[in-house]
Amino acid sequence: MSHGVVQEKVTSALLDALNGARQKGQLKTAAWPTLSLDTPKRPEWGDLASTVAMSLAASEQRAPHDIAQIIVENLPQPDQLFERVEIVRPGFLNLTVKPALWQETLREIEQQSASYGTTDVGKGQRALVEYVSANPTGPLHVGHGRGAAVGQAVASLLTAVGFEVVSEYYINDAGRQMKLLGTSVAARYRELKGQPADFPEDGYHGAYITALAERLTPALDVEGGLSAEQLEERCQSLAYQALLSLIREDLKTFGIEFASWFSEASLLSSQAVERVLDELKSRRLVFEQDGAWWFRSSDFGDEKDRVVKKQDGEYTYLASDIAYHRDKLRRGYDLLIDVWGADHHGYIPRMQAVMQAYGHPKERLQVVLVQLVKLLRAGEEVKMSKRTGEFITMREVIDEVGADAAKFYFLMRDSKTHLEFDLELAKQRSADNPVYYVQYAHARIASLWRVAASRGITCPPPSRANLSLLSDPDELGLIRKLAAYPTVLEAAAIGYEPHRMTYYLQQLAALLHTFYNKHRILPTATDSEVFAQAAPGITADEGAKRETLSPERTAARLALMRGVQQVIKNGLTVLGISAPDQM
RNA sequence: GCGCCUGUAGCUCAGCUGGAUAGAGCAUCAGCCUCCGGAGCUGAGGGCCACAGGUUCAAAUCCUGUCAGGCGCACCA
Repeated sequence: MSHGVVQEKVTSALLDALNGARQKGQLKTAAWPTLSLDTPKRPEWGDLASTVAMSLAASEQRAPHDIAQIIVENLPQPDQLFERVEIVRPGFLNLTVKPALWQETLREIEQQSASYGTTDVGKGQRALVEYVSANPTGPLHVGHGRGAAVGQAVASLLTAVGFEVVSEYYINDAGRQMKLLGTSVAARYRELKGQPADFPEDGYHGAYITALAERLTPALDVEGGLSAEQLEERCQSLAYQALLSLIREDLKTFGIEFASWFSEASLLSSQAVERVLDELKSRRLVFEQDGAWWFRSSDFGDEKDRVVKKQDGEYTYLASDIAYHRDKLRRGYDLLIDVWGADHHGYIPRMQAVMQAYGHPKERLQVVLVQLVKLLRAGEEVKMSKRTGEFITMREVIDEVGADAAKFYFLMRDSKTHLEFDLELAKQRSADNPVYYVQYAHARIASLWRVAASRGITCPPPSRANLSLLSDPDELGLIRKLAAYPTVLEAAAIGYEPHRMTYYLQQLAALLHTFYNKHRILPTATDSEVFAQAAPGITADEGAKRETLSPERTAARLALMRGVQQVIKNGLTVLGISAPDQM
């Protein structure tokens, strides 16, 4: 439950230095800016860099360089933490951390294992993440798949940083679309029976409707027949049930389960919508005009007021949504997160208005927008048409490329930007495919344990290995990456940006593969005599592959590998992706 | 017309919320397996960060304007 030993010790040292300087009267700023540590782009600039001195320049009215100097002078016991402390140009504070401190990260990872990286910034606040929420009028398509992957990832990221999270699916099981589903199925049924059927103009044209009608035929063939109304009603409820369970199944095969399914119809049948509108009416936030009822959303920054009850007496979608979000607030959530398709962005101001109407800051509702997925097959766009009902379902994608690959691809890019998803690429088992690249890194390490076991090489836990042997730049580079994990996780969670995780994992995997290729971890079989002599040290140089390994070094490197494996596993797990030991 | 999002290498995209000389993958070219999984690795070329102003010690990042693309602007959901 921390940002890692290195991060913590270094930031607290900086903080001590700042406070110490203030006590001595060397600095006067009342509130320090947040002390974030950057990892510099170039190795000469140290392991970690701080820009505090420069950001304090204004409030201190001094040159950044002088401020940096003061900070450095006030660092408590710098020799214990730092190899080198440098002040560069405008006022960068470049810190080179002692290898011993970096190496502690491996013990930390070992100790915390699956919880390494988690923090408690959420402080146990309750969050409700609502996602997918597709109308139960057809199978989920690719776009829903991305929404599902993002929603699940956001939910589990928030859990990882200390929120208490519930994920929920809102079922639009009321209103016109459901009715239309019923008439569409009924029309197909009549066609199957050779009866006259005029298919509704704006009905659901997909082939799945016909298939559904066929499947439901036994339940619809009633002796004496049904009235048109009865038939449509029956079609609606049967089709609804069938489609909802299809959706649940599809989500399940995608590895996604919701803690809660919330029905729109229940809001209507319990009069919740009515009550909420009456309540708002008494507060003059809903008013009557032109025979309709309007929500005064413009009071809260929306561009205009919105109808909640139409002239014909029907409620609009917004009415249920107000009641629904009111219900979410009632249930005591501190943070509401809605994952929506980007085409609904215009809806955000009015929903934030709802928050404010109930006395909450509009930030209490956070909307994560998910842009369209452009499906490709070997570079060619796969066309989809909503009108003809021809679209690629989420299920088809999962069946073709697998749940892991699909999720990783859905999460690779910032959710608010368009995503190109090439089915052929996602299926490839090569370096071109980032999913396998990352999973392979994990599997590769797993295979080390197998080989070690078969050769009778014992792997002591990191706590008993001599980690000080991990002083090579490649080794320390790997450790630094591992140490950055908690920070990446937190940034991804706080910003609702799972793609930061996929990026991080790719980078970590790249470092691992490079390391693996360049250095040996286990002694070669033919090296066993050399190994038996326990030749001290290594002969590295340009023939890195010829470096000989002492048992201690092997143990240390295995400890490093254990850390890498754990972090990859943790990262993939947060994203809902498996970390296989064999591929 | 108004609003939101996007514009970074030939292509697909990152860029840690204002930091240092701009970063990956693909594609292209040149290399690496007697050995822990080649589903891997190394190297090279490739940039006016759409454009123009502004803010400051510092701008791909913030502000304004322009251009281009996407999406919204219902008493539909």
